[in-house]
Amino acid sequence: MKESKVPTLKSIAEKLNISVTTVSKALKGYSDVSPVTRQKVLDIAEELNYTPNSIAVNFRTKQSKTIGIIIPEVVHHFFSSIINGVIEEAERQNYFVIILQSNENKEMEKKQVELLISKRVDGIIMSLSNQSNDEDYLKKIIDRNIPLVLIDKISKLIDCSKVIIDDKKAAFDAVNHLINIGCKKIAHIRGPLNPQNSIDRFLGYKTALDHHNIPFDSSLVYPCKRVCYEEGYDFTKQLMNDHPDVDGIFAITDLVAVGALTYLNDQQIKIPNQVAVIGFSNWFMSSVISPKLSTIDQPGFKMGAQAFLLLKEEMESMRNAGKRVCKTITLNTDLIIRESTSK
Amino acid sequence: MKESKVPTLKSIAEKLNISVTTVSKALKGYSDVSPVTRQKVLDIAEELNYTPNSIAVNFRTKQSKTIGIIIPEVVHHFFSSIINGVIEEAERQNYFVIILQSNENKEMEKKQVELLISKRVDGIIMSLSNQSNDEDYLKKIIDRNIPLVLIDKISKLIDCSKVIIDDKKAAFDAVNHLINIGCKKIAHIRGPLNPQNSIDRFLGYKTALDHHNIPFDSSLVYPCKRVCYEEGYDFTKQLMNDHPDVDGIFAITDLVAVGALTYLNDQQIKIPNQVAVIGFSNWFMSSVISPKLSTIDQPGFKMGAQAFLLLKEEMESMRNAGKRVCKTITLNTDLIIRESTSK
DNA sequence: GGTGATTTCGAAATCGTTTTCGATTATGAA
DNA sequence: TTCATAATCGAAAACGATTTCGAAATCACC
Repeated sequence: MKESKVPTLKSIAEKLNISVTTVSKALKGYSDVSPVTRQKVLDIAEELNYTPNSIAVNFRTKQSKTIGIIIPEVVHHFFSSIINGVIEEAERQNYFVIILQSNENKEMEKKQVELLISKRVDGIIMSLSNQSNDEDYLKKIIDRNIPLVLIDKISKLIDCSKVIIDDKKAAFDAVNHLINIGCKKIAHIRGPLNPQNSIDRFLGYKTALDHHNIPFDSSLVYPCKRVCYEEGYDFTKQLMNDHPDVDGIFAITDLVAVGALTYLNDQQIKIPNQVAVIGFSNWFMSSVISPKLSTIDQPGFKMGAQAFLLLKEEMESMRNAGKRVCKTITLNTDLIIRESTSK
Repeated sequence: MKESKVPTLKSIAEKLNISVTTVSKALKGYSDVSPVTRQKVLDIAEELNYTPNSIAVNFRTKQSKTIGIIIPEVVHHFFSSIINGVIEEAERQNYFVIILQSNENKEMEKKQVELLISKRVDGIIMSLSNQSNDEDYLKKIIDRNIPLVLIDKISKLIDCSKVIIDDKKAAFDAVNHLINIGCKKIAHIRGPLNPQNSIDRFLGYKTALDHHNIPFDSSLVYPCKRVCYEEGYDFTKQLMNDHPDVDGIFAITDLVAVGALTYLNDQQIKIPNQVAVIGFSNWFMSSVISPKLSTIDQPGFKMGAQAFLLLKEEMESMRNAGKRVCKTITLNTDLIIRESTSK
């Protein structure tokens, strides 16, 4: 094995018989080093293929230049889109991103938070699990003065910056669209009772009904626990038994909507003529399923990018002013009309 | 703003009027510190909520305890499954994972490699872009003695550890299955010409034909460039024009197969009776599409987990023996039979 | 040539932890 | 008591880069 040592400032300094200080200054463009010396340093650095030891720089500057993001799961169209946005923007700003998963589990989420804290990341982006709300480990992030941005799955009880969509309005748009194409009896396969966006989408559903003077019927609302394909299928089955005259379904997310579509297809129930279906989130899947699924486009990538920018603002504010920004950014959603609601 | 300093070894030492050395030793369980002192140290550490500054530890031990993974894209069922496997196993072993994307672009991939090298990660896992083969930046990783594991999209020309599936055998199984259910004229919508697994799957296709004495017809092979849904749709259209009597399609990946299914559905072509279709990879989507898609299950999660374990072996071998392991692990695939090939 | 200003450089401290090695004290045996 | 041994602790160096501060050398100007 070769003794090819990794080059350091010292190696360069020794080769030129000058001090480490001067080498450092030359490389960083300080004004108190002569052009001649600077050039010699640059040449040797180039020759040795020198790159600063970023672990040492991190140590010295007390910044890890790394942020952490905790999400429920990676293998998920929306969350992976968020990750994509975060790491693209982070890379542009010279930050690395550590990804951790909570698996929708509160204990796991707590563990991940503590891991990130102990590893001294510069900031944290989180999308909460369905179980969590104002947990003490979230407050710990605040107490420790660690920059924090919540994204999409937020808690109203935690005082920090947030990147969200207007779930209530988006849900309103979806249900309003169903009503506009003639649906009279619309069911809602909703999410769990705890998460904020599940609540807001339910409220949007209700508001749209109100707006068109359609009486709200709680027996038309089915709450998912795991928010999965199977629940979409099973609840639709149950729904069609309970209310054979239902003519519209608004599902909390595309995955559930696809489950609904599958049941309706299996039963030869005409979509959208007998039952129209609209989902939420605009997963890739929804544009290749048959019939193609109408949905609400939720800009995951953009949300991720925004979240990083906001986190950076938080990090700078904390460093300079010692206090948080606590800004909430609300991004627009779009109603995507496809076959499942095109009568 | 409070002056709540982050506790260090020094804070503890000062509080107890002992040396930093002893505190460090007490916390690390050295034998040359008395039980009494140790307990006092542990108590104070507990009280101050001390956690070691891992940036300092990294600096001291010259290990970042962080690995990097470069993949073509995050928003992708298979690759996100790999990531999931890597980070789960890495977390168990106390490592962090940095994720970077090449976007199937060679220049980007090069940039990402250099970024990871300059940031001094302890090891790198890579799934190559379609453009890359034995690029010089890959050799640079080898030259710099950085542990490397290639996963799934590998290059035979780079000498390092690898985690793969037997693409040729898996493709053979898929096509063999088509033949067994009675297909006589089977088309292959293949991947680009460069990537190894695209080549191997093509070879598996050819071998299966040979094995059943079906003559190979190169006009039945359509090469994708971007390996996307649209190509699956368009090539199937072209295929059905060129060869109306084709009765089986083997697609390089589920995404392409779903494009094929959609075209066939649009044209009211019966699946699988007129044309049977099989994909590759077992994306979630393929089990909810109609008809449900037969495919080859590619164990992304397991591959990711294995890749990390192998990388760890590489890291230890490099540290201790100064040389690479260069082991190749081949994981099993499963033939998943669903509606699209159930005559 | 003398004075002050400017240019150019380097010594040294610092960040927090780990580890080596030596010093000191206590203990035990003779 | 004496000497050897064991038990316990701490000083100091090291990791690599950055930055402050002061020293030295050069220059400009009268």
